[in-house]
Amino acid sequence: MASHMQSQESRAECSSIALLEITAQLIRDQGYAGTTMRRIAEQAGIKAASIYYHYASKDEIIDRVLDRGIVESMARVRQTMAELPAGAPFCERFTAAIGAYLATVNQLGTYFIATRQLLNQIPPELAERHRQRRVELDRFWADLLDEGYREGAIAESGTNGLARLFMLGALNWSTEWMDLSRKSSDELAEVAASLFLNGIETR
Amino acid sequence: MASHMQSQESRAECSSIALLEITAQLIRDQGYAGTTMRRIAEQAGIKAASIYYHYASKDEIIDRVLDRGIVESMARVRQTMAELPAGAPFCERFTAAIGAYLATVNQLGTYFIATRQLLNQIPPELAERHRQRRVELDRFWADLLDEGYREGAIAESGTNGLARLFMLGALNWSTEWMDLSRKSSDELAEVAASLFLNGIETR
DNA sequence: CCGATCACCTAACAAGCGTTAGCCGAGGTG
DNA sequence: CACCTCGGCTAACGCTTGTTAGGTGATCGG
Repeated sequence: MASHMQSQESRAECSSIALLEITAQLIRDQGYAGTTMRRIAEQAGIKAASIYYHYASKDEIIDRVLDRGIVESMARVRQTMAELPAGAPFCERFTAAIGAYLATVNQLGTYFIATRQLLNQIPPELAERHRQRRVELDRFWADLLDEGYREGAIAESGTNGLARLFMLGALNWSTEWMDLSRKSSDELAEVAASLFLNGIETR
Repeated sequence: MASHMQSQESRAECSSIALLEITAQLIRDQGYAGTTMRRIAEQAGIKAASIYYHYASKDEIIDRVLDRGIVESMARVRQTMAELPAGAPFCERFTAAIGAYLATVNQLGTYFIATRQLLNQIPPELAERHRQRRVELDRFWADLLDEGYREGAIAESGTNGLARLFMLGALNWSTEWMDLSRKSSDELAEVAASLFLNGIETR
């Protein structure tokens, strides 16, 4: 996946999906404008013009990256939730969701750290579609918290929406420092869930 | 500060500091590569070449923006802390610090959202200096939390460092959604502090 | 064996980038 | 009045950007 793949086999076989993965890395590390066709190509071991065989434009790649990232992330989180035992308590479901989210955001989901910054740069109608994906994601967490409230596990307050924003922010920002080789996403999820549920104050 | 200032008075009088403020906005919204000299100039109502009267290069502006942002932010947070009554309890100091930090990060401090992304793009030795500023910031919060622990206000755990990362992330990410015209930074600080201190779980 | 298709290539384009050189009018100072 | 500095200006440079046109060799179905 690194470079010079055509030296061994004559077919370079740089798949379209590999290009997405490379692009996702670059977006995360260099931003939208810093993610150039030539840099993507270089990472893939091909030339910039060759990318146009796979994708029609830079914007199409970006679009695919954002879409795939957030869709796949949500899918994995939902799947993790579905695999939990039937009557699992809120605390457990909450922690599992955080773990799955941290994992996807950081390994595969290095993809879709689609910040306002990125949304400001991509074409408007493309941005609009992605903005809606983000609303879906937010709704997932809102629903989860709502279940917790109905179970009586967590306190509801008028500021619940704000608290959710802070919590999601904490998880999203983790891409800035997370190193999965030191702590697994599940270990980190324990810490985050404990922080969000109990706080740091002594009882 | 917007544009066409030379129409009224003959002197355009676009101060160096105004350029920093404009650049800070652009960095936040467009990233490093997206922040072009021509765009900075356009926002300032002057031409790109004129910027070189104030600053030697694009990198010098970026440097100044990052430096000024984080230094001023820390200064304001520390000042806010200093203005608290002498024996203020940890809870109050914690909330005040969060409020000051949220305010500077979002209004003036729109400046220094210097993410790993930005640090990857600016020249290495400039990045190194800024990385150290970030360490200072982290230490401030570590010290604050340590005081709280010694007061017995908060629980210490081996994962305190991780919890701190999550908390700071929550505050930093707020630039993505915060709208100070809806809620003041102090109101938001109440929510964040309550979340961090008590969590959302019912007692 | 032959054409087609695939997956890449080279070369070039216009536009935009940071930056430099040199110019100009307004305002203050001798 | 002459002079100088200030804060801008225009024009251009070499380079990089996204993108297009057209070519090339390997693989494969008939």
